[in-house]
Amino acid sequence: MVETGGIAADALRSFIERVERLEEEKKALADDIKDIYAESKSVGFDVKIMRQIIRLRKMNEADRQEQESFLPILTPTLMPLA
Amino acid sequence: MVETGGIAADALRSFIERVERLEEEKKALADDIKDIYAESKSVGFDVKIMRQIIRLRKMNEADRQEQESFLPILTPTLMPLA
Amino acid sequence: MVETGGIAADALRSFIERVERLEEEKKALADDIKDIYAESKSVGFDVKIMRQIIRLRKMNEADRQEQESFLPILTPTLMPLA
Amino acid sequence: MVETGGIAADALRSFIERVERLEEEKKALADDIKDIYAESKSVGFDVKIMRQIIRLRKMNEADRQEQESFLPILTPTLMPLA
DNA sequence: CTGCCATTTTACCGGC
DNA sequence: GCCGGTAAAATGGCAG
Repeated sequence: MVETGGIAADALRSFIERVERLEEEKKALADDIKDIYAESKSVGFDVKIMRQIIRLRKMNEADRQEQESFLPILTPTLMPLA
Repeated sequence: MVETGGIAADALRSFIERVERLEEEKKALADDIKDIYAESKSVGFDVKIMRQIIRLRKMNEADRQEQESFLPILTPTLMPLA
Repeated sequence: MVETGGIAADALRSFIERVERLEEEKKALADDIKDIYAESKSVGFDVKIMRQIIRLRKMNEADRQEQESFLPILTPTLMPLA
Repeated sequence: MVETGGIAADALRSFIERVERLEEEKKALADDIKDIYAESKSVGFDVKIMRQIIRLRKMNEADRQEQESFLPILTPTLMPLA
């Protein structure tokens, strides 16, 4: 049987704790985002549509990056937002 | 017709940009996590098992917190139920 | 061009109808569950707490099954990690 | 303090077990549905699109039922399936 | 009507 | 490069 209390276990523990730490931060950000959506909604915006806009902008962004290899700067910095 | 270039549009734009900013940060963290897994793997750990460990620890953590929080009377008498 | 009214379309139709049938049954069960909660409430039980109990029991069940299934060596030595 | 081992607790236990039983059946159906999608996919259908079709048909169904109060039988029994 | 929770859908990641 | 499975996002539904 391997020595489970040895160097390898320490390294494993370290990796796992680093991951867990980062996942906590990630969750905090996710919560922040939820808060923003909640606030947006409370001010009368339609969250579902906001998500759609963001999705579209992300896609456009991806497109743009792919096209920049070919094209000069034609696309505006910010999509007009409806 | 409402003025679509007015205050509301500005607020919407602001909310959306805040969300997008946070999502970028979130993605950065996700990438960091991926890096850790990659490194772990390169040192011989089984990524799949690492994920399982983390999942288990998260579940245990959640259990504990929820158990402690309340249902202090009902839980012990009812839980076995077998 | 493929023959859209042919074998493939029949198979697709069949799959879809099977899914729809099962979803109807599923919905019926969901309704039954709703009825039970309604009855419970009418007899004085707190539905929210009932749901919590059920959730806890499901989590415990899941934990137990996953714990038993394996990681028999790693878990005890690593889990505390405190 | 209430008698936690008394009649009320029995009733609660009964309700909870009934719910749990039904939820098991519901889960079984959900698994069956997943199986069908898996099989569909293995035969070359696009699951994502199948879901869309089913969603549309459900919406049409809802529409139809709402309109039947006004209209005679004009809508066909089965939407053509693409 | 609002917030919460369950379910469902989508996206991702590692393995083959 | 696909596939299976797991985690995250999103939608829908229910209780208050």
